[in-house]
Amino acid sequence: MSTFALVDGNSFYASCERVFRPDLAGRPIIVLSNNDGCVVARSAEAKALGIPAFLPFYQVQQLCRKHRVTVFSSNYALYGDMSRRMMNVLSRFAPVQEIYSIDECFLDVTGITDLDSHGHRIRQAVWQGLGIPTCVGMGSSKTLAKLANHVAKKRPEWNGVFEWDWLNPREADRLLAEFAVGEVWGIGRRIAEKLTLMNIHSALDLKQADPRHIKRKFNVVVERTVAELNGVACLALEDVAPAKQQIISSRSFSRLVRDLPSLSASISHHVARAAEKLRAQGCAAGLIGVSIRTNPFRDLGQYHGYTCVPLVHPSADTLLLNQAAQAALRAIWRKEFSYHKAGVILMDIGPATRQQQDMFSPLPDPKRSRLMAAIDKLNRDFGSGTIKLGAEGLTEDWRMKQEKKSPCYTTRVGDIVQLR
DNA sequence: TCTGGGGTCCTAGGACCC
DNA sequence: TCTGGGGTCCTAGGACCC
Repeated sequence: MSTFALVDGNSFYASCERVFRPDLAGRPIIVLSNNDGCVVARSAEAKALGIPAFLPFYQVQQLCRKHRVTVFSSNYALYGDMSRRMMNVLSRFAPVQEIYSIDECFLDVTGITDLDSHGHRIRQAVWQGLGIPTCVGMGSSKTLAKLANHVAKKRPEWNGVFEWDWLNPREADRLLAEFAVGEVWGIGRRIAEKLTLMNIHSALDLKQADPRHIKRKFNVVVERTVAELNGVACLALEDVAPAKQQIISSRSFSRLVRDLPSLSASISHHVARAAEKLRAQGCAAGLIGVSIRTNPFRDLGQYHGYTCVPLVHPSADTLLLNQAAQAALRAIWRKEFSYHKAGVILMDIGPATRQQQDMFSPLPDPKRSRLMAAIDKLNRDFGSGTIKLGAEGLTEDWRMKQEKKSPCYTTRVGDIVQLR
C-alpha cells in the first residue's frame, strides 16, 4: 500500500513576506489578490483577528487599520521564487514529487519506516533553508493526506505532522466525524449543500456513504472521493504535470477601459503570456478565444463579448496567435461599453509536432519558432517582460493596481536586502 | 472617491448529421 | 397519424481549487 504526504507552507504568501521583514514576527499580515482586490492570504495572527479569506479588501480595511495589520499587494515574482526553492528542498525527501500548487506538493513516502521523524525532518529542512513554516499530512490516499494536513494545521498537539495510521480505526473515525464534509478535498460549497440535504454532514458520513448512490447523485469524481476516504488510492501521484488542455490569461483592469487601443494592448499582453505557457509545455493551440467584459458589480450597461477563432495550423507563435486574437477582439468590441476585464484562452491544445498538411496554406516558418525560443529564454533569464511585443503598448495606466507591493528580494538585483 | 482574483476542468444542452 | 436513436461538436455556465 502506498503512503502519500502532503506538505504545504503555512499562510504561504504572508510567510514569504515575513522572511524578509523579521520586524513583522508575531504581527498580523495579509496579502491581497491582483489589483489589491481580495484578501488571499492571512498570517495566523490575522486569522485570529477574524479576517475572512477571499473577502474584498475594502470590506476589512477598517478592521485592518484598527489592529494595525500589515497589508501587502501580491508579489508573485517573490512567491514563485520562494516556491521553487521550497520544492527543491522537498524533492530530497521522496523519490517522486508532484507539485500541486505554488505552496504545496505531494510526496511518495511509501516504505519509509519512521514517518513521524521523516515528517519532522521535512519541516525542519524547509524552516532552516527558507524560514517558511510548513505542515505535513500523510495517508494512504491523496484525499486522506490532504485531510491529515488539515489535522496537522488545526491541532497543535500534533506539532505540524499527522498520519492517519497513528490512530486505531475507531479513533480515526472519531476524528473524521469532527470535519465538516465541505472540508474534504474536492467537496466545494455546492456539493456540500447537496450532501447535507442527503444527511451527509461530516467527512465520516461521506466515507460511509454508498459509493453507487453517490455516483448516481453526483458523478464519478465524488464517488472517487468516497473511495479515497476509505484509504483506496484512486488518484495517482503525477510526477510530470500533464499538459494543460486549455490555457487562460486574463486580468481585471485597475480602472474601466473604453477605448479599443487599450483593450488591444491588453489582449496582446495576454496572448504573449498564454503563448509562453503553451510553449513551456511543448504544445501548440488550434483555437484562440478572446473575452472582454464589463464590471458585473456595477450598475452600468452589462456586456460579455466572447468569440473564438480557429487557426489554419495549430500554432504556438505569439505573433500569429495575436493576429487571430486581434481579429476576434474587433469582432466583439462594442464602443458603448466600459470594460473591466479582458483575457484570452487557448484551446484545442496538442503536441507542437502535430502538423496537418494543407495544400492551400503555407506551413509556418521554422525561423519563427527559433525566435519564440529566444524570447522565452531572455524572459526566463532576465525576468519576465524583458522583451515583449510592441503591440503590448507603452502606456500602461490600465495595468493592475499594486499599491503595497514588497521588493523582489530574491529575483531583482536592486532589491536584494542589505545589512547595515 | 472607489474599491469585488485567476485558472482549470467538467457537464448539460443545443445544433447538426447520419 | 404519430412516432423515432445516437454520435459529435460546440459553448456557456457550473464547480472546484488556491
